[in-house]
Amino acid sequence: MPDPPAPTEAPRWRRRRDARPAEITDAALALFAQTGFAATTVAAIAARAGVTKGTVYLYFPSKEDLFAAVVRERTLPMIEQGEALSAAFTGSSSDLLRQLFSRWFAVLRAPERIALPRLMMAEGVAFPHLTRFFVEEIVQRGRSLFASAIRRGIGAGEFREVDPDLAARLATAPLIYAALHQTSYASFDAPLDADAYLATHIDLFLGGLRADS
Amino acid sequence: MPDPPAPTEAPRWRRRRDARPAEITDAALALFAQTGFAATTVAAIAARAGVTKGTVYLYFPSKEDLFAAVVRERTLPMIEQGEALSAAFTGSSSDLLRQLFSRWFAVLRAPERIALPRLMMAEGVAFPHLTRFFVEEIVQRGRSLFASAIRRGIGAGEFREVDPDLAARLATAPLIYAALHQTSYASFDAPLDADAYLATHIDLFLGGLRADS
DNA sequence: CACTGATAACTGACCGTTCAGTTAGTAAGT
DNA sequence: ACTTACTAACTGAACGGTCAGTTATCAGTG
Repeated sequence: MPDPPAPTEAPRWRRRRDARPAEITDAALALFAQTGFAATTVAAIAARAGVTKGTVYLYFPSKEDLFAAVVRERTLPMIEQGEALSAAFTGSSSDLLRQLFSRWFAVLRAPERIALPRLMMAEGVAFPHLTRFFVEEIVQRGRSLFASAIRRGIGAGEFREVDPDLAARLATAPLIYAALHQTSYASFDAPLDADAYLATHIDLFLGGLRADS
Repeated sequence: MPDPPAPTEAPRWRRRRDARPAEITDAALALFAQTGFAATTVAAIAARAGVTKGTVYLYFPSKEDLFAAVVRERTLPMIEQGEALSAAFTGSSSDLLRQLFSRWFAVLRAPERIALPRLMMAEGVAFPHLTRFFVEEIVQRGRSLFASAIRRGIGAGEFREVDPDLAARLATAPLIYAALHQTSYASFDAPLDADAYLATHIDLFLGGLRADS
C-alpha cells in the first residue's frame, strides 16, 4: 500500500507573493544573459525561479513585459550610482574621469551587467518602447556623466576645447565594446589583459585631451 | 471553352540554378539585418528571393548554414580590401591610420555591413563554430591591420611605445560601437555628426599616440 | 524545324515540434 | 471554510525542415 505523506514532508510549494517577482526577474536576467531574449523560454525562466510557467503569468502580463521589468530594474541603479559619485567629486577632472572609467568598466565587465546593453542592441528593434526608455534613461544619462566631467575639465583649462558630447561617446565606446566583446567573442579570441586595456585607454584618451602642444 | 495558354505567357517560374544562391543570401542578409537571425523565417527569405521555401533547402542544408554562408561571403571581402590598402601604403603611419579609420568607418556605417558583426555579437552564442570562424578570420585580422600600422609608427619613432594590440583594440572600438549604436539606438538618441565623430576620434587618438611630452 | 522523352529545378502541401499564453482545479495559508 | 497563490494540462499558432509531384528546359531524334 502507498505510504501516506510523512508528517515532516515539505509542502509541494509555498505561497510567497512578495518574493516571487524578484526571483522571476533574477532568473530571467540570468537566462536572457546566457541565451538572449528570443531563445529563452518562459518555462525555463519559471523552472529556474522554482515555479511553473503559469505563475510567471500571474506576475507579468507577457514575456516582453518581463523583459522590460528586468531592464528597468537592473540598469537604472547603475546610472544613479555613477551620478552620485560624480556629484560628490572634488578633485581634478582627469582624476574624475579616471574614477569613472574604472568604476564603469568594473561594472560592465560583469557578464550579467553587460548582458542588458547587449540584449537591447541585439533584440531591441522588436521593442521600440523599451528601446526608447533605455536610450533616454541609460545611454544618454550615462553619456552625460562623462560629458559633464569633460566640460568641467575644459572649463578649468585642463583639457583642450573639444565637443564634450563627442568626446564622451569616444570615452565610453571602448569600455562598452570591450565588455560586449568579452561576452561574445572572448572564448575564441586572444586573451585580453583588461587592466592594461583600461590603463592604455585612460592614458591615450587623457593624453589626447590634455591642453598643450 | 478555356483559352489555351497564350504563347507569350510567362512561365510560372524559371530555372536559374547559378543565380539562386546569391539571390537567397542577398535576401537573407537584408532580413537578418532588419530583424535578426531567430526572428527571420526561412519562408520570408524565400519570398524576398522570389522562390519558395523548398528551393532555399535545395541550396542550403539548413537555416544555420545559410547564415554561415552569408557571414563568410559578406565579411571576408571587407578585410581583404583593407589588407590590400595597408600593404600598398607608403606614407606616414599617421596617414595610414587616418586612411584606415575613414575607410572602415564608411564601410561599417552601411546598415547591411554592420549588421553581421551585430548579429554575431547578439546571436553568435548559439553557433560556436561560426563564431570561431568570425573571430579568427574577421575580428582578429581586422585588428591586426591596425596593430601593424601602429607598430610601424612606433618603429619609425612616430608614435609612443604602446602595446600595438591594445592600441588597435582601442582604435577600432569607437568605430564599431558607433556603427552598432547607429542601427540600434540612433532613432531614439540625439543625432550624431558622424564626420565630426570620426574627426574627433582621429584627433584624440593620434594626439594620445604622438611621441612627445 | 517539330516532336519527344529525360532530367532536374522548383513548388506547395504537409509533418513534428516548440512555445507563448490560458484556465480549471488544487492546496497553502489564515 | 474561505481566499488566493500556484500548478499542470491544454490550446492554437508558427516555424524549420521534408517530399511527392509539377513544370521549365534541353539534347536527341526524325
